[in-house]
Amino acid sequence: MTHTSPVPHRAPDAQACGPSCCPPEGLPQDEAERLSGLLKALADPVRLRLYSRIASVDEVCVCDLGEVGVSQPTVSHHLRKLREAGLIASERRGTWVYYRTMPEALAPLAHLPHWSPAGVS
Amino acid sequence: MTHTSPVPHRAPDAQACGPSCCPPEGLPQDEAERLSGLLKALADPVRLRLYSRIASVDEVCVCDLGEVGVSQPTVSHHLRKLREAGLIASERRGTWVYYRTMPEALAPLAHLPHWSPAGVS
DNA sequence: ACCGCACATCGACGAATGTCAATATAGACG
DNA sequence: CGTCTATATTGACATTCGTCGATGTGCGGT
Repeated sequence: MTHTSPVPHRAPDAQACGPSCCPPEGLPQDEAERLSGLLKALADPVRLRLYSRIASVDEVCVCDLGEVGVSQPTVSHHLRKLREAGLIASERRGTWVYYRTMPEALAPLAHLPHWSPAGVS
Repeated sequence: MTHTSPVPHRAPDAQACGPSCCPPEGLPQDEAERLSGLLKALADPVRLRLYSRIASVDEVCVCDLGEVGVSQPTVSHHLRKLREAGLIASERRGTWVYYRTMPEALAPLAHLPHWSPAGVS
């Protein structure tokens, strides 16, 4: 639509309000929804610390994930969020549960800097 | 600490619960806090669409950002969040306000895949 | 069978977030 | 100055989120 008025009311000396010939396209709704889901899963300090610790080694037992400053149920809650986002996977071995990262899940984030026409400077 | 008990109570045949010699390090608290702030700023479908549209061209007038499905105050609100995160910058020229991206702001995200010892596969 | 430990789920609660209508601010133009 | 237009701010509201204590579940050891 560009502005509200039907006539092109542009300032005389100021440059026009964007070339209405090519309104910016951007992400489609559904893609934005999926990407934001992935970002939401990472957008928490506790989850970032948990994820980075899991990623720092091949496999981590939950019992080695207790030094992030929150209670055990909260750790479990965050691990579930990460798992639901496909960022990590869990496997039970005996009494303990081991977590590992799914690095491919981060792939969509790599596209992000390439939205700019010049890429990241 | 690794587990709760002082003695190394390991399962006989199951492998030990992580090598307590090297507990995973992960991100420090303050770094996790800053990164999560950046991710939170992007972790919304509307903001992703706004950001991608701003990034798709050099400069965008707010008046060309109205087709994301929310009201004008809401657009303004999301633009503010993106600006506060340092992801975009605004400049007023006459009646209109123009937004552009700050691509360097995305740099911290590039480190993310490198947390894994093997990097992204 | 029982108990203990590791981890997950539930229920509740306060805090943060996304949204809009209403209103305010700032510039252009007469 | 007064009015119109573009954008920002405010205030209210519903929803989501992070957190914890209590409780449930699965497994090993005695």
